Amino acid sequence: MTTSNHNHQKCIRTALCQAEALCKARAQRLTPIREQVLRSVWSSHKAIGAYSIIDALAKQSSKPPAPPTVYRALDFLLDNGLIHRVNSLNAFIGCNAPGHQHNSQLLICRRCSNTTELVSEALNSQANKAAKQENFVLEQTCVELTGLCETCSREIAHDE
Amino acid sequence: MTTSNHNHQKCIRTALCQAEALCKARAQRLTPIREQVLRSVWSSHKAIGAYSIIDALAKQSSKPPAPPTVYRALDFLLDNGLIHRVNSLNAFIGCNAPGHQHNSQLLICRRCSNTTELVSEALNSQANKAAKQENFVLEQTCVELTGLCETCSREIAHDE
DNA sequence: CAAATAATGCAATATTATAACATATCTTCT
DNA sequence: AGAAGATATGTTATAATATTGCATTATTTG
Ligand SMILES: [Zn+2]
Ligand SMILES: [Zn+2]
Ligand SMILES: [Zn+2]
Ligand SMILES: [Zn+2]
Repeated sequence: MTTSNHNHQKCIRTALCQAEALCKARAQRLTPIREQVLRSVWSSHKAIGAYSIIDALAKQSSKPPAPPTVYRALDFLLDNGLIHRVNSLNAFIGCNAPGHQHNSQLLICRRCSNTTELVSEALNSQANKAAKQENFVLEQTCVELTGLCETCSREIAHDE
Repeated sequence: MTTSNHNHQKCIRTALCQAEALCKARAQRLTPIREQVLRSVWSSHKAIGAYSIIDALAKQSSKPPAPPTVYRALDFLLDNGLIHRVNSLNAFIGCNAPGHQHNSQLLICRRCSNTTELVSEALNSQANKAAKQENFVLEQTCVELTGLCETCSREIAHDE
């Protein structure tokens, strides 16, 4: 899942295709700015902050977009389930399975910052169960697991 | 768990006693500022932001503490497991069971803001399992469940 | 007591996010 | 096509959250 050991262009193409298809199906407009922001988010598998997106877009045009421009695009992408917000980092990551509405379950490597999306139905159902036991009406679950990805844990072990 | 239907003074006393005992046992210093910040965090069962803590402390002394003062106290309390950070709100909440080192599992009511700490071993073990399947070395888990608490869901149902 | 360590005070600044209002673009309907 | 309404973007300013760096004070240790 590092950006180096796989064809990341393919990740980007897939994400954009899916986004286009989903927006079309829902009569939502994937405008140029929204697409550029989505592209920035998908520029790697690391979560990216809003202001890093601004910096990235600045390099592609004469003037950097103002914060509201980017935040509005991010809101659109969040609303349409195309990206997730990584709360523990105040940052954003592309969604692996847009369309299938789901809650975000993320593995975040503290060393290389790569962020992987999990889809654990068991984890999800335990969250539901726990909420139910407290008579809590669950609307949104956020699971963020931080630690070391496989690659990094091996590299650290090797260094010592 | 609303602040109204229970003796919250008792919650505060308990939290402070536990904090004092834990710090003593670990040879950590629960200084006046740290204690005041802990008290502010425990002023209710709602998560509180750092700047609200500053405001609260301002009322108790002539000058409001500077941000670093409060953030350092918060860091100390976090390090010692006396409070949790609520990532989805950029805010802080007192820990119900300090001492028992554990990850934070929170139920956050979007209406009344009350935040309850869960201790679901099943949820925890599913998180561990999911991480293990990806060969991820899990260090920290953050589970934040947002929705409506029992009280609020009843009140909303009643209003309609 | 002196030295070392830990905690706090303080000023400036960095980072993340939103409010308010003007303008432009797209859609829909006639 | 043209007008009306809805949606999206531009722009400026500002709010809210968090950290850096350095001086000072308090506490612990030897
Ligand atoms: Zn990729
Ligand atoms: Zn890694
Ligand atoms: Zn209470
Ligand atoms: Zn509530």
